[in-house]
Amino acid sequence: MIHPEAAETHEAAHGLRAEDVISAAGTLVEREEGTVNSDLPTGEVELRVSSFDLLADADTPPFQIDEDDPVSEELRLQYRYLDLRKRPMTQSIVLRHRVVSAIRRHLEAEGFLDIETPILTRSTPEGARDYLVPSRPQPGSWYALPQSPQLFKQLLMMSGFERYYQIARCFRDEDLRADRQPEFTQLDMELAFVDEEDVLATCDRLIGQVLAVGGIEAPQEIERLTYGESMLRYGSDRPDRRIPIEIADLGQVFAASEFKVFSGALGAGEVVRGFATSGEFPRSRFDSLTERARSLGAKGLVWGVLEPDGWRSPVAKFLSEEEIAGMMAATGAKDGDAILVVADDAATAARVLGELRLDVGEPEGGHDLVWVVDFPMFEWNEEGQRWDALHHPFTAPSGDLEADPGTWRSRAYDLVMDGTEIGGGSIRINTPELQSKVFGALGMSPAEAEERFGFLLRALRYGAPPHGGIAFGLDRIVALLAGRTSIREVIAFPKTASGADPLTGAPAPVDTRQLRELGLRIQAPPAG
RNA sequence: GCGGGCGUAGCUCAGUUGGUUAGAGCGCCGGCCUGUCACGCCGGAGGUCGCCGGUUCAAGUCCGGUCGCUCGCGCCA
Repeated sequence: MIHPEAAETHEAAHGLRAEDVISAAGTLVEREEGTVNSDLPTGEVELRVSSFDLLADADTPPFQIDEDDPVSEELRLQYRYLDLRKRPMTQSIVLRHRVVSAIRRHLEAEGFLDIETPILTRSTPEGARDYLVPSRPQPGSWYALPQSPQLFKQLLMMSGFERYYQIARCFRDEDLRADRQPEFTQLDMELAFVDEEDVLATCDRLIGQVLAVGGIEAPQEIERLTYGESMLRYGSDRPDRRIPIEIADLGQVFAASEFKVFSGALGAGEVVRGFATSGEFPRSRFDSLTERARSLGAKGLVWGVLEPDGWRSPVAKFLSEEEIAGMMAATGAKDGDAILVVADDAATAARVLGELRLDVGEPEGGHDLVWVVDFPMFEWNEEGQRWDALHHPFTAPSGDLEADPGTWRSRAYDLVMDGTEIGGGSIRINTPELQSKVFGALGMSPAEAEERFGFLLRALRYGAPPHGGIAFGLDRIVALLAGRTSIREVIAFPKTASGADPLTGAPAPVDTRQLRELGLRIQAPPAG
């Protein structure tokens, strides 16, 4: 507040514009009656300015900073330093700091050491596409940016650092999404001489502290669900259990059904599963759900509604009273509910019903945390005609390792919050024999394994403690706590969906001189 | 790589079955007002309708292509 009596100062203040930077001197006084504004944090007082200096004047900003009008994201990113001045962004970044700070405090109190690992490392061509960095002294050779510190943290366990953590930047050159950036941050942890129980208990304590920062109370012990049960009941390995719909297996109900679509599928070793849901279900909605089911790979979708005068469904005449009653009992359907049923192979039925469940259901309040455990070790890669590791090839398998690799289980665990995977880890392999066996199961020859991972196999030969750990997606956790759907909202300087940074203009071409030093030449991209 | 949505003033948007001079709110500039804190009043400037091409007497509007942003699929051990 500048009093008009301070004529000169008052006059000069007319030249001030939005976002100018000033220093002001004056007297802080209580506001006069009638001018108090309790909506403002400083609404009780005002600064009676006697003089001020203009420290830096500001151009008119490209968008208004004190308004909550939406602004296109590209413009926000181009002027990110202005965007970050806006209250919601400032709050996101502060929240992120508080989460990181809570993590460090908690883990250090539990004896974890923060140890850095290389950013310039070796490409391990499994998994995601690597970002590559050319070597100048060795033209033709390349570093890769780490997809995660996985192997280094395991080596640290072998070095005797029994509890490691790092807030680690990771890089994956894959197409982006709202929850995926080319570089992202993991809370990376690893512990020696532990089993699943130790790691999960450690994480339960940590997560309690982390969520508390966002005012969310986590259970002392987070519930666990096996992969198999999760796929059956929720049709997903990252279930959002806030949606009050569960998929039921209807194999018993239709084992001897007249309806050939069901009995035929069951006879062929497939499954019949479905769920009940309430809501408005005009015919057109079933048509679009059927279309959706087909686009997800289902052969079809059987539906029906339990109306007061009976069972309304295109297949009504094929189903017996007992079957309808059995279906109601299994799915928990009430009068007026719709039931959706898929008959297909187990994987397709799970996937389709899982998606439909998300389409049809509404999450109910609060938050949901669950550990998904007991994953299969491998999944069949149809294209490559081989087994791929579901988690990663350093995960310890369990089950009968003499049997078909398709039957192996893995000692892996994922933490799922509100239908988003926020962390995943495993107990690792700690002997070279088992590690070689897993590489073999993945179709890697001993020579190939030696070429790619020789350094790991060698390290394992010098006595590696049993160890295991986990990595949490820090960006995703902070986004959840901030109530944002995109992790870009909790990263100070994120990139667009094409991996560009409109602020700096990265990525950008470089001087031919730079390329020459690296022994590189740009080839015209293939035409077309 | 594929599919959906979007692209018009500095910002956020409207723009009819193709039709004359492309509008609004906010911001900006000038003036007035001066107990305001989303001040108020008066006036004004400001447009490559993303870009290229086509159809048409006529294109912001229709068609083809392309670029960018965004959401999703594939991909992401």
